[in-house]
Amino acid sequence: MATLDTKSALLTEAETLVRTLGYAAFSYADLSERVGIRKASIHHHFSTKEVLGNALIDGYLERFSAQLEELSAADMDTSRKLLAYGDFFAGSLDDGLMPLCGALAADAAYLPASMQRRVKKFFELHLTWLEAVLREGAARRQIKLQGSAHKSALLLLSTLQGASVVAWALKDPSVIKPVFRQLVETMAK
Amino acid sequence: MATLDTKSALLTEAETLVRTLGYAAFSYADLSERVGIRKASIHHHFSTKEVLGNALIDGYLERFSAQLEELSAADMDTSRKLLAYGDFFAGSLDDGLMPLCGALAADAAYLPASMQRRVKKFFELHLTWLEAVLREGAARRQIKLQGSAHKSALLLLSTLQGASVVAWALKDPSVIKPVFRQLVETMAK
DNA sequence: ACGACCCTACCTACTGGTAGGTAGCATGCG
DNA sequence: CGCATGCTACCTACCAGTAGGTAGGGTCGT
Repeated sequence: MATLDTKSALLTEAETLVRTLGYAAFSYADLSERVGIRKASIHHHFSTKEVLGNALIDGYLERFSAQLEELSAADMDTSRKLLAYGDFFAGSLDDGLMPLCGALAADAAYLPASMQRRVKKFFELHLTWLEAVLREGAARRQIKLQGSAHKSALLLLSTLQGASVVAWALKDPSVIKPVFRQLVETMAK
Repeated sequence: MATLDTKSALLTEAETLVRTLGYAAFSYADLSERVGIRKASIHHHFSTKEVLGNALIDGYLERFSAQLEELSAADMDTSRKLLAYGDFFAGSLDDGLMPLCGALAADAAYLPASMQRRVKKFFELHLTWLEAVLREGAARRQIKLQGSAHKSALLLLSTLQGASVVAWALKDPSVIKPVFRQLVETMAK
């Protein structure tokens, strides 16, 4: 029990650290202080920082894809579905954190290859989900696509991702949702 | 002469380092290796890393605001003006780098306060410029604003910023321009 | 008794930054 | 002219601190 507690505590704290300081800037020392075990003991749970980083993304990816699937199955109007997507994307920012993979993408060149691959996969997952929703919405004539579904998916994801960067820099998280809503409304018929 | 050469070489190399590795992840050692002077000698030109970082943003900001002013004065259709803006924003990404302030915004919490302020100022500069262009375009009836000029400016900047993150993660810089173009076209009457 | 868990103590590599010195060029002065 | 002075630009050598990671031992529940 204690094992799981500590391990998940490590993951939780590591995530907030990465999402505020970035992957390069956070250290095992920071982490040990927050969790309350010695620095060396972290290695018992995560042999290297890279392993920790990968576990972080894997967990994030799993949570996200579960939510996406759930949302996908929901019986909802397309634009409402997109807004809900934006909400739980932006929701993580309410506590004043960057989205994990946005934070990771920034010092991407510094990341080990295994992590870079996962980050890429994360974005691809989002894009394929968005594309499917958009295609379905277009088929049902609930939305009107300007360009291809692929391009529109990119537009939606980019906006959400970028809005979180801008919001973070301006120290004003409230800008995200209205911006995204405006974009979705533009797409709605 | 050699002074200026070395100093500007330091700035140039530091910029590419920040824009690939992030601010936290690059070191004076990396920089000294690239420029070809010893690590300690960098301190002669930039007493601390923070001073270097600030000089970096200041230069970037100066260059950008000059370009913005030039573009502002140009006699152009509004949507063409926006596309040109997008082009020189995306232009810096053709060499496979993140935009400077995007890279900096990511590990913002790690940055010294003086740098955080500059990053914020950078985004504000962009937003006010975009807002002015949008307002003018709306007055001339060259574009049709869905929401407020402020919100639309945020949307444009966010999209550009986010697209560069996504492009960087996917290792495909070609996605940026079409995405931005689609957004601008949506705004065009 | 065994393994999970966490500890102290330690390692090497490297961080940003400092101390002090030197080569070369410019300026000023007798 | 010769020569001291002082500046720029860089050097070597080093600092304390911290990075991620390792070795080995103690404690505790099963």
